[in-house]
Amino acid sequence: MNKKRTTLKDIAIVLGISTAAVSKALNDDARISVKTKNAVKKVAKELDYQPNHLASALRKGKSKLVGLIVPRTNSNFFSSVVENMEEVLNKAGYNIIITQSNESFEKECDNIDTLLYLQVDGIIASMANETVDLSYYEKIKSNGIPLILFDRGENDLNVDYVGINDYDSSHMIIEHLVKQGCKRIAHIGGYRRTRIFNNRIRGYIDAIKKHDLPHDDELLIESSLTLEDGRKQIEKLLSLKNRPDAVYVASDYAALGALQVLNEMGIKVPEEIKLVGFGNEPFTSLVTPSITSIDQHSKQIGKLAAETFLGYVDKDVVEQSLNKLILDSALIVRDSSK
Amino acid sequence: MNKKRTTLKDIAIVLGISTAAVSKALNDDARISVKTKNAVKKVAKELDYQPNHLASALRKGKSKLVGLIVPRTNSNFFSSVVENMEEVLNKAGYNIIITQSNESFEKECDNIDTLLYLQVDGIIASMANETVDLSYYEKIKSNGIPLILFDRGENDLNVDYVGINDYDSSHMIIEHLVKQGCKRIAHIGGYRRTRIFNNRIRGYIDAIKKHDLPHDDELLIESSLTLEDGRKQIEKLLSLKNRPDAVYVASDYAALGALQVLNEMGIKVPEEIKLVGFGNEPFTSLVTPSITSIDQHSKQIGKLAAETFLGYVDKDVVEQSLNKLILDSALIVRDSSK
DNA sequence: TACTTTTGGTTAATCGATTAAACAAATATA
DNA sequence: TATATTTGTTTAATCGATTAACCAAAAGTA
Repeated sequence: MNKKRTTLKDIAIVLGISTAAVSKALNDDARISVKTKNAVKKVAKELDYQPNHLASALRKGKSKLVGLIVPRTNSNFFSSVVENMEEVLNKAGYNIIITQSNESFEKECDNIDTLLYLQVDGIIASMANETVDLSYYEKIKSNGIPLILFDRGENDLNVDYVGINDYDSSHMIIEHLVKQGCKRIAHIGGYRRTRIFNNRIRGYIDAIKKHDLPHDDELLIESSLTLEDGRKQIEKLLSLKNRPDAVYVASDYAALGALQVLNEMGIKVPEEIKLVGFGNEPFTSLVTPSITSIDQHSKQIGKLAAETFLGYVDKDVVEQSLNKLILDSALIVRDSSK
Repeated sequence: MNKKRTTLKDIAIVLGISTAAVSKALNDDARISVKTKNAVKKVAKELDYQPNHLASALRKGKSKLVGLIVPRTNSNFFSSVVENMEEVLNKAGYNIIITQSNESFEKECDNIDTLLYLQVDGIIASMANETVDLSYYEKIKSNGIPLILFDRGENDLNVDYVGINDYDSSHMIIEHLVKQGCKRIAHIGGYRRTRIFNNRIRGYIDAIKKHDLPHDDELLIESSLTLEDGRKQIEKLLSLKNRPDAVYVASDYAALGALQVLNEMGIKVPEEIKLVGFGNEPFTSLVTPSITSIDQHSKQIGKLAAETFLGYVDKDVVEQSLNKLILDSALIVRDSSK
C-alpha cells in the first residue's frame, strides 16, 4: 500500500518532456504552450500529483509558513484571533504553525527556535507575561523575517503592533462606572512591566483624577490576573476600612474569581459593589450576574496582523519600524455594573 | 542586517574539511574522530549554525513534524491534550502543527491536505462532528503515514484510537443519580452518528433499564450540544407533562445552557432537578451551582496518543489496525447533583 | 615482512523543484 | 533572401544536508 508519491519526473516521463517544462507548466510560465500546459495538468491530476513542499521551499528559500506564538490557545480571544488570521493567510497561500508559550519565557524561546528552524517566512506573536528579555525576539529580526506583535507587545522591539487602546479602554470603564454613581473605584491590574497592563493602569489613574475621585494607593493592586489571584485580591479590597463601591479588573478570569468571592460572602453585585472585567470571554455572559467587560475585537486583530505580515512578503529586504495599529475597544455592559 | 544563514559548507571551509565530515560530526557518526567532532561543534557554535530543516527533511524523507487536527483549541480538553502531546513529542524531537476544523468537514479536509502537503510524519486527529465521509482519512493511510485518532474516533478506519469509555461513563452517571434518589432521568445527548455520543446514549439506555427506570422516548433527546441548543432542549424537557427529576447532558456547554434556563426560571438545582454534564470544563466549577461532570483525562489522552504515534516511527512500513486504548473516566461530583 | 583490519575521513550522488542560460525551430522583419 | 526576434523547450546548476561507496593511512596480525 505504501506507494511512492508522484514527482515532476513521473509526469515528465509520461509525456516525454523535461521536468523543467513540467514545473513551468504547473506554475503557468508564459513560455510554455497552452497545449503542453493542458497535457501536463491532465497527467498531474491523473497521477494525483502533490508538489513536494520541502523541495520547493528549499529551492525558493520561502516556506510559505507563518509561525504564531500565543500564551495559550484555550482563551476565546486567542482562538478567535487564530481563526481569522488563518482565513487571511490561507487565502494568500500561507499556512500557520501555532505554538503556545503557556506564559513561560523559556517555552517562548523554545518556540522561537522551533519556528526559525522550520524556516517560517514570518512570526506573529503575543508575548508571555513573563517576558522581559527581548534578545530572543531580536533573533527573529536578525533572521531577516518580519515579526508582528499583537495584544501583548513591546515598543522597544521596533516592529509592527496590532492591538486595542488600553489606555482609552480604562477611561471608558471609569466613565461608565462614574455614570452609574460610583465614587470609590478600585483597580485590580496586571503587572506594570507588561505594557498593556501598564497602559490600563495609567488610564485608570488619569480617569480617576479627571473625575476627582479618590486614588488611594490601597485601591490600586498589581496582580497576576489568574482566577485564584482575583479571589485573593478582592479579599484584600474587602478588608479595607473604606471599601470600594466598584472594582475594575484587568482580566475576565480574575474578575470571575472576584465575583465568586463576592457571591460567597453574600455581597450583592452590582448593588453593593459593581464589577467590570476585561476581554469579553464567553463566560462573562454566562455567570450570574453576567460581567461587564471590554471587547478586544479579536477578529479584527487577527485579520490586521495577518495583513500586516502579508505586506512584507516579496520584499527582499525586510525593514521594520515601530508601527502601531490601535483599534478602539467596545464596552459591553452587563448586569455586574448596572 | 540580512545576513545569510550558516551552512555546513561554511563550517567545512573554516576547518578545511568536507561538508560530509561536518555533517557526520554533528550527528555523532562513529567514523569521525573525537578531535574533529569537538572542533566542528566549536565552530558550529561560534558561527551560530542552525541546521536547515527543509534540506534535511527532503533528503531523509522525514520532516519530524506531526500534524494535529482538533475541532477547536478553545476548549480546555483539547488545549490540555495538545499541551501534553507536545511534551512527549518534543522530547522525541518532533514538532506539532496544530490545525482546527471548527467542526466543519470541509475545513477538516483542507487541513488534511495541508498537513500532507507539509509532509508530516504522522497525523493525530479528533474528528469533527459533521464528518461521516471517511475517504479523506483513508488518504492519510494510503500516504503511508500513521494516523492516530483520539476522543472522536471511528472504528471503520481501522487505526489506533485513544479515548475514554463513554458507555461506562454513562453508567457511572446514572448510578450516581440513582443513588441521589432520582427516578426519572433524561438525557440530552449528541448525534447518534458520532460514535462517542452513540456510546453515551447506549450507556444511558442500558443503565436506565438496569435500574428499572422509565425510558420514555421523550426523555432522550439528540442535540448539537452547543450552549444554545442546551437551552432549547431543556425547555422542551421542562414543558413535558411529566418532568424529569434529573438531566444528564453529554457536554458541559449544553449543560451550562440548560442551567441558565433553570436558573432563569427559578427552578432549583439540585433540589428540583439534578444536572450532570460531560467534559469537566473549568467553568463547571465556576458557575452557581457548580456542575457535576465527567473528567476525560486529557493529559493521559494527549500523552498516550503521542506515544502511540512514536511507536510507528522508524518502522519503514506502517501497518495499522483497530487498536483501542480506552481509559476509565472519573465522575467529579459537584453541587448540581448533590 | 606481507597481508588484513580499523580508523578517519573524502567524493559524488541524491532528495524534488526551480530557474538561469542555452538552444533549435518557427516566425517576423528588412 | 538574409538576419533578427519570438516561441517553446532542454540542459544543467542550485538550494543544504545526508549517505553509499570509496580510499589512504595507521594499526594489528600471522
